[in-house]
Amino acid sequence: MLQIDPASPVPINDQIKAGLRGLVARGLLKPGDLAPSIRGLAASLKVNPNTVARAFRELALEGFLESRRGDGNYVSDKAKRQVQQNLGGVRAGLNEALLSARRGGLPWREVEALVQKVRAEEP
Amino acid sequence: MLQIDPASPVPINDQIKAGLRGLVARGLLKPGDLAPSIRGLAASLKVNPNTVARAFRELALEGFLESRRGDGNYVSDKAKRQVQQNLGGVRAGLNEALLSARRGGLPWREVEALVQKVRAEEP
DNA sequence: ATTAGTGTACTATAACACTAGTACACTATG
DNA sequence: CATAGTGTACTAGTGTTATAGTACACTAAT
Repeated sequence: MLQIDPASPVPINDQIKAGLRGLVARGLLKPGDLAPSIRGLAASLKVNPNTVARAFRELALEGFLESRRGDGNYVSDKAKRQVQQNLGGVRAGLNEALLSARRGGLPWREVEALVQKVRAEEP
Repeated sequence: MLQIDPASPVPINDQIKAGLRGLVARGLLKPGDLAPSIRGLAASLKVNPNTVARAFRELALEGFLESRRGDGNYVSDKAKRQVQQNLGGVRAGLNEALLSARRGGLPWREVEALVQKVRAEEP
């Protein structure tokens, strides 16, 4: 349901937060739905439960999740709206990636070609 | 001549290595050329000289640079070839960023718009 | 009431990236 | 030779990230 890259320099808890936001953005998780449990997600991702707990705690502080002790974490009603606002951050991330690719010497033709390829391969 | 993003989770020394490879990829630095000095580059990037020294040392180990103590770091003859192989990694990185942006819910027109914007703002 | 599953909280430890400071060796230049 | 600039090397310390272990509080199901 969710994937991370342990080798990435991006902190795992940040990847988890982005992943959950992405699930909502794609409609796989809706406001009112129960998010995966901390221990269960930690086991499936093979990371420490504290790392997942930290991501969930921060998402709860933002109002994205509603934690019910002994029950689980529920996607809040604001989540959908927050995901829209979060698009700015997503845009910033892609912006940085484009700059990095250019600094790395990837020609614009290759950039354009890659965009088309990814688009074509999408479901 | 070289740019980095101190706020990025990508280690600065990795950014410096990528930047130097990029300069060669773009033809701004050729085999035989003298690379920027460790202290000078550290000053212009506003990072610690040891951080730059580490990047240079690793590039020298890879055979990308040739260090001449008391003189400077020269771009090796193999550098050009190494950069070509490295482009695959750069492409893979951008590919992953595009997928992440899509998972984050960024529409295709926004992706296209961002590509054009970055391209337009480039020196 | 008991049990299993859940979230929460805290400390300690380790690894990594980076900073800071210092010292030394070498080369080019005058 | 003297100087300035260069690369190299080492130690110590800081902050971040993640892990490991433990304990506690609550809820749902039986």
